[in-house]
Amino acid sequence: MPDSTPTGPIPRVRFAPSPTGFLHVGSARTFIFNWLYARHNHGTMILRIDDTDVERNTDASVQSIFEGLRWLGLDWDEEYRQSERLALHRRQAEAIFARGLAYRDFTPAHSTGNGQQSSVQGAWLCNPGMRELSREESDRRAAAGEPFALRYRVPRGEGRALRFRDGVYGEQSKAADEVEDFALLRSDAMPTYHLASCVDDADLRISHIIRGQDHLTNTFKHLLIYEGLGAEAPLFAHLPLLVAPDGSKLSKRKHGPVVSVTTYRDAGFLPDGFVNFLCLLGWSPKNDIELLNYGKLVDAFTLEGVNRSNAVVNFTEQDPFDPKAVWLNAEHIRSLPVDLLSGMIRPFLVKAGFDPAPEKIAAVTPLIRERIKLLRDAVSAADFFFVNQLAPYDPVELIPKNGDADLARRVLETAERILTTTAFDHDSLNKALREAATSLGLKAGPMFQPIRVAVCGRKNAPPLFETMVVLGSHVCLERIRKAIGSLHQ
RNA sequence: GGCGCUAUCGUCUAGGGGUUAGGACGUGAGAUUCUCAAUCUUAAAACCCGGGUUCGAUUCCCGGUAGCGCUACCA
Repeated sequence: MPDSTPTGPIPRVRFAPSPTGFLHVGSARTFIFNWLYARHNHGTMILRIDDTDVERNTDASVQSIFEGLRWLGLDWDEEYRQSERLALHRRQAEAIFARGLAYRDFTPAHSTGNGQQSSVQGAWLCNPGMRELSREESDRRAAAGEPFALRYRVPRGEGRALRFRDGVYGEQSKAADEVEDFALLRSDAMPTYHLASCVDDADLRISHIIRGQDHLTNTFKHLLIYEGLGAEAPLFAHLPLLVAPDGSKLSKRKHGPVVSVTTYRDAGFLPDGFVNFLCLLGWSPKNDIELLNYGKLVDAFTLEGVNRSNAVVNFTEQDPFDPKAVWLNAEHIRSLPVDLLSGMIRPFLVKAGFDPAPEKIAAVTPLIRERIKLLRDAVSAADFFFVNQLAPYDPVELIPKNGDADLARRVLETAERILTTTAFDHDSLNKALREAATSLGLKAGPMFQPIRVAVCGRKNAPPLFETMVVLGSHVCLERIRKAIGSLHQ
């Protein structure tokens, strides 16, 4: 429910990924929280591709981000490319420089860190000499074509404290003396992340910046940039990070495909299940309700529900998916109408090499819906419905516990006889086969196992009668006769 | 090293000056069923350590420890 008493203008939030790889689960969660915040408060969701790092950006990555977001089914209202806004970034850097809040640093790139430097107990603050360069000398060297980076002149020696109130972490403050003179412009005149991000956020009138906690300490620099811009700072809310079971930050390089959104999609997660899972990592509706669809998430989402400690995504070498994610997905699968679910299962069957008619899938879906946790499980749960030839199985499987081959053969021969004369519907099959069990002196278990294995090629399968009805009498009889044959060998 | 943030079952979390510290996943046991699954019942499982404040701290404060983040002309 939207807040009944909005305290300010309509919120404008943004998701600003840098396209350096596939869409990461952590990024996806950041998008989702922004989206939820926007939708809950009837605000505006903005997608901004932060592609200023030309070295590392790829078009494939941009495509991956769009593809991932499209799969999640989340929309946005405005879209921007940071690379198209370079002129603005440079103009604003100039403005900050003109106000005396930045200076040119002619130190060659990558040379900080060695040699003498100005520091407070080991922390680098600025390159010696550069901050104090006179305007005349600075202009002269720049005019002579000497390359320089533009650095923010962080207020120093004034005992100034930088403060803001984080929407999640509360009051934050840091001494300006502890903040280094960070770069605004690189020596190739390209804006840094800090500059570009703040200039754009100010220009796009972003009201709330909801982003990963790894930016919490960067925020102090950003406050300074807003100040240099003469712009009012937005409200910040930082999100706890998603980490691996060993506590390390989820990374593409270290953890590979398990952190890619497409891995979840390809395994057969429903967008709803995946989103539900991600939301429960670092956020809670605080009412013990965990199964939430998009609508409920939008209603329930508030920044107050966001927690402050990192959340572990519980994956292993053997199993890339957090058991809770899998469980939630199974729950979402079960709550899906059959026609929708069967439409979603189809691509997985096709990919496995089957060519199933939609009606057939629709008939099979109710039989496997409670037996699959991921959509891809449909292949192994229902393959025998779609093959012409059952995969070879051990005839021993046909023999029920405490029985022998002779018993299995008698059961199957009885079944064969009955099936040729019985109407092929659930109730008729149920009645006839149970009567046959009684006359053979058997309980249901030993009676049905040989038939199930003959018809499905395995011991574990959906309920027998429904399965046989979907398979049809012809296929069932053929498979039973084949099973009888295998028992004679 | 400096600065910042964090700390409740294996994991995700609720809670909060006095509670049998709640829920969920997963795990064990049982029930039910034609198998499996689903479902139901049930069990084991946690307040990082130390000091303070207090009649009483898991909760508030301080210190320690640990983890994470930032400390780049990466984002």
